Amino acid sequence: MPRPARVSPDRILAAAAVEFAARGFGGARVDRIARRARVNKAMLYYHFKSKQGLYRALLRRTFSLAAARFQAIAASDAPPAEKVDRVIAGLAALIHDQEFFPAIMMREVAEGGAHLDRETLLTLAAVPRAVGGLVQQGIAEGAFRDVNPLFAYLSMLAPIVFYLAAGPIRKEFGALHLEHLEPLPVDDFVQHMQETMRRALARTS
Amino acid sequence: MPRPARVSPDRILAAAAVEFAARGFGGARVDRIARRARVNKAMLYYHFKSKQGLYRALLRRTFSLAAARFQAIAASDAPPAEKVDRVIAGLAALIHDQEFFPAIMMREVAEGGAHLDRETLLTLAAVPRAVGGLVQQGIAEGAFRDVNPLFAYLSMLAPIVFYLAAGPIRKEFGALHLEHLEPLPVDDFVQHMQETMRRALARTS
DNA sequence: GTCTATACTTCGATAGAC
DNA sequence: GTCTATCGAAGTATAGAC
Repeated sequence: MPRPARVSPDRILAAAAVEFAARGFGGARVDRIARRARVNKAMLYYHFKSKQGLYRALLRRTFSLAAARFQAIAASDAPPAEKVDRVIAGLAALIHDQEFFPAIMMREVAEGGAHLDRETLLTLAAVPRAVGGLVQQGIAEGAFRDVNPLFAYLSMLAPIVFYLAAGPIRKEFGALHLEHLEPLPVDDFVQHMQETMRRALARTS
Repeated sequence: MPRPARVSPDRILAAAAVEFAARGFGGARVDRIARRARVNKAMLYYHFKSKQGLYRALLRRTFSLAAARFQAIAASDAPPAEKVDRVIAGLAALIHDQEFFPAIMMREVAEGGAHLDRETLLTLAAVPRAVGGLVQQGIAEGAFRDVNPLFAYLSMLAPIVFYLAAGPIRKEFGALHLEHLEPLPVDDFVQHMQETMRRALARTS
């Protein structure tokens, strides 16, 4: 039983992540994805059956991995405030396994779910659900003040996603000497957002 | 002197905003823009000289209008905390004149400044500069605690942009009965973010 | 499962008359 | 400034041999 060796689909998905993140659905080129994955185009169409099929498969994998992380945090028995800390740090850490998650998420929000089917939409929705649920529970336990859980979700995740996705354009700005662009380390921003959310959710006004 | 009547370029830009916001640079079709603007393609290429030229012109107009708003707020003599309130409300209000600002901004961040020249990049950079400067001043005056101004910029703008750009996909979720998707009014979210930033920037920990 | 070759379509851009 | 017609390039997808 040497190995089933399904290396192709994974390599294709990895290449697709790079391409779709950088250029969006409409700007992505199937040829480029195939070349980067070192398979020929026919192989790509054999595994996924269209550009759209590949896109959906990529989004399902990307968002289900992210949702799994948040669900695990939500299911843990840490106190609510610590769960929020972990969600913020976990999102930033996601970039290690899923380098292109932020850009893909930004694009898909702007895309408005075009190109997606019901199943894929359901996968995407698992992310706000996990985080919103966690906040809701914190409110029910009296650990947080009474805020809309979806609002809290947006205020903690959007800045991190934005920050991570903005890496390339920040580099462009830097090349133009536009910002006093100190390295702006990720960890500092994570801490900033953790402190921000701690304050935002604190019961004692 | 009846009128200079430069109706075409404006109509083209308006149509381009719809198309680029919905599909991104690579997914946008020049024919669709021309049709929507009710001009023929040759006219479009006469005014702007390529798809890229049109895209740049659109971004310059879009971001310079946004930056102007924030610069006006920064230059006013309101106390720093109120300026932050106004920036948040102003961003949400932007959508009235610039319906597609959020989606375009999200896409361009993900795009990493590809397709842009130096001048256009400079225009985009005016937005973080205006807001960052306003926060910096608040810190200098002792009204805010000592935070990185760029971090503060991200934490106040990203959630609003995300929220506004997510309108279409939220609608998709709603169609699947995924969220207990109450209307989620914009004004409530604006107030939420104002309160969040008030807490995030308060000196007295 | 993997490859080469190619069919078919659409796109960005322009020529040239008015 | 405005239009019609069209070119050449590039794109997605597939047929069919191995």
